[in-house]
Amino acid sequence: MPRTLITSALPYINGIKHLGNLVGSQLPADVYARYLRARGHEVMFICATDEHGTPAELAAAKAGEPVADYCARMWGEQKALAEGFRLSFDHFGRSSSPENRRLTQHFAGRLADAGLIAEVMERQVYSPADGRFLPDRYIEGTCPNCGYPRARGDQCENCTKQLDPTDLIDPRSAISGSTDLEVRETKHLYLRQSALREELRAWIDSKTDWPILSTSIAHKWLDDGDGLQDRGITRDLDWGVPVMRGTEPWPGMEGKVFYVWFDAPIEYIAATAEWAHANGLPESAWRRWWREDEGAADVRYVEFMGKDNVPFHTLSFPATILGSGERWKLVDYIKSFNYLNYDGGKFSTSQGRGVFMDQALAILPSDYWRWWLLSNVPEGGDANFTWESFQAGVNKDLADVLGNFVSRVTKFAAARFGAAVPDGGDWGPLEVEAAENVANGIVAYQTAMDAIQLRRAAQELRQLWVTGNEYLQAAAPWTAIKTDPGRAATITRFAFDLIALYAALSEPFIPDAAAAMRHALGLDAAPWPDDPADALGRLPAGQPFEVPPVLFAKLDDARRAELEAQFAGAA
RNA sequence: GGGCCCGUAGCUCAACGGUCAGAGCAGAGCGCUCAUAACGCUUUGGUUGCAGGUUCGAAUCCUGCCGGGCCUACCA
Repeated sequence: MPRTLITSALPYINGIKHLGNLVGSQLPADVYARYLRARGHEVMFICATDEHGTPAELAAAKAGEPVADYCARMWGEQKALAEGFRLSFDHFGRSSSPENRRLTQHFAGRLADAGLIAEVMERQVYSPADGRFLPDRYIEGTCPNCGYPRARGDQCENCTKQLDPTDLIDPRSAISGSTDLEVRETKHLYLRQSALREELRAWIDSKTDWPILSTSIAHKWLDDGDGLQDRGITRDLDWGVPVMRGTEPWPGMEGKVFYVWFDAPIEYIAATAEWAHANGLPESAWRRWWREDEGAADVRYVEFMGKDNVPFHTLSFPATILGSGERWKLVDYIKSFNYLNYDGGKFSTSQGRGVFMDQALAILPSDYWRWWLLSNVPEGGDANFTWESFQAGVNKDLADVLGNFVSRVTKFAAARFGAAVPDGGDWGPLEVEAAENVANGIVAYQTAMDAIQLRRAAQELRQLWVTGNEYLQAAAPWTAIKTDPGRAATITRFAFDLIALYAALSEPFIPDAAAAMRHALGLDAAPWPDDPADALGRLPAGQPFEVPPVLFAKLDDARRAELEAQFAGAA
């Protein structure tokens, strides 16, 4: 049985994620995971919250909660929303878990043993009023270049000049506004990525099937300026994985934590360990997914992420794994996405602009969102959400094409043949032709899904739904019933076969509707058609069915206008 | 500043350097009446951002320009 490990980029802990976050990693990963499971793969689908770092501390402070409590609460909310969107994670972990703590410290110890960690004394800005070192972007002041008064310590937003915090005139803390800042010496660990440059390059160059979006970003970092730079992997914070060299203390690093970007990807591995522990399984149960010398040699590992995450997954995380000298699984394929915009502008967590996951579910069930987002997933370039586009996509594809097909078939059958799928005679030319179209459509759909071309796959799936309407129109059982009830029965049964097929094929995209279709036909399961040429004719005559409630209600113009108005305020 | 991506029909997007540049939506006409005023068929619509170049042949490759976007390592 083929085995596939799938990870979605970790959503950051500081709040409810918006649809742009959802469509950029978790949702496409879910479709792929569901598809592969249906195709008989053994799948491990992992996600988790990314909990460490300064923004988490600040968000907790703003909420008036201890950071650990805040993260626990937000993890619960994000997990509930993930379930609301039917994200089929095998485990939704936390980067603050004991498993991740141990593994992060383990990797750091291995890297140090391999001579890949440098200890560097740095000078950083400390704010006594805030009681913390300030990351560059949390220091504000007047730009020495253009005089802009709210320039950040890393860059001036106004003139885009790269800055050092000490360049700023009248610097102050962006957190408290305090101008009582001092520069202190502090020691940090650096991952010597530069020493792994050629090894990383060889590895990247072997990935000829990756999207340009993924490889070009990696090459840029490998070759820009002086080449791949060493990277600080520790911070002067309270909230994070304490710096340890494996299980041993790290002299001089007391009270410091690993940088969030060091421990976050390791959480992919740790979350799999969390999964094993939560299910009472032995260590080998998760290690067979991650250690090539412990059973993972046949695993294909696919990562999903937004384009902003690519450098860390093509360079930093692989550097950690390669540098460990242990045979941890490296990613085989990176599927990266562009951004989804909201009505021409950016979704913004800080400004509350756009539609957030909790709001979306309060408006319509998850399948509506899943379908629109996936059939418009930003694969080629950035995509744009508008209520008009959402309404058109949902009404046309889901209500008119698929939902109405199920409705017309089941209502006709119930009126003419009662509560069971009628027995029918042999297929005629129309059925043979429709079955051929369906077989070709399934192959096209599978080809797109295998390549993780999700927009293409959604198109092919929709075309399969259309095929049902085309067939019904040509066969016209409502006419046949008048002169040849047997023929009408054959047509009706064939149409039911199509519904059963749609229940199987549509499941990755719209799992709830797929379940509703199965239930209408009294089926516990709708197996994937392993042989596309033999996909139909498998539903037994006499199978009881029900006319299901409307699968997808339409979003009318009044409601759309209402939603546009409701969200215009936030825009 | 450096790097990358995008620009194709009114809209959203497709098209290994090779038959008349294709789909969906929107528009127009016809058909059907089982169905969520749904479905099906036909049809209108493009100097592929602009200007050059390479080639027997360019939406596709090269150069320049115009427009939009992203990244640039301490936001994650």
